[in-house]
Amino acid sequence: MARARHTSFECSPGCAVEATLSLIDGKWKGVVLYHLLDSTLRFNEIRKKLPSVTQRMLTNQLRSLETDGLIERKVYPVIPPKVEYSLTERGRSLEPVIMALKHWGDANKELWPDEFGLVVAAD
Amino acid sequence: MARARHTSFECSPGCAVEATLSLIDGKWKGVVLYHLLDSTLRFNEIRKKLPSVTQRMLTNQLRSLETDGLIERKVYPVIPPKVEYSLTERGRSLEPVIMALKHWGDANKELWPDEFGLVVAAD
DNA sequence: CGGTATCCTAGGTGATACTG
DNA sequence: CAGTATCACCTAGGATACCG
Repeated sequence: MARARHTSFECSPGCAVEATLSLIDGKWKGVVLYHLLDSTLRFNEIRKKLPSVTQRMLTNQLRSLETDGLIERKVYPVIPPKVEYSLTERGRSLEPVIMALKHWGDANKELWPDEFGLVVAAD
Repeated sequence: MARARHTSFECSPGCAVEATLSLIDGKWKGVVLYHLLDSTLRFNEIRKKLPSVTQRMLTNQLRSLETDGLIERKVYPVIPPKVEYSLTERGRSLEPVIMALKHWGDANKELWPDEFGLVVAAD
């Protein structure tokens, strides 16, 4: 369908922010992209890096990233199955964004929400 | 409770990405922050910049941003009411992040999801 | 003007079990 | 190993109406 010629945007300029955000929200997309910056990874390799993600959710997020053209999924027809995920060029172009997010996060650890697994000293 | 001494983080490094993301997700937070980069704004001024946000949602997002220490809410006890929103220092420190999101979005308009109000040439 | 209060829905997320 | 399929929940988000 006619997604084709979006000749003009009535969006206020900030809309670009949301557009980008919409691609990397979802509970795990950010981290997945981050880890793929380093190297191509297999399904279970990604999984190991995300302690608490479920199989279903990881599959979901990966499919979504694939649909958005940010990652590529390469299936090797072997047994047992082997599937590799890597960044597309477009995905890699997000590197500055991902790194900006990471740097800010590192610089502001003190105020991370509780969910992010901080270990509180028992004593 | 003891949010106090998060002495260590077991999070894999990518966690910082999610932590930051968690502060600016929510359908309108990104744009709101973006617009506040320019200037302090009143409630309805922000609203005008977000064509389709509902009053309730905008209030929600603003409260959330305030709770996270990213914006400041200043109430003038006058009639009619006047409330101004501005970035805190911490909020402003997100500028590189916001701008990274915006730049990428601008550079990749072609593949914005449909929801972002693109106007397709009828012809 | 700048909000609450209430109600409602879609879909994002999780748990679990099964499969090629 | 890398997924589907189901079920079930819960919160983000929207519509609407009222308030100080």
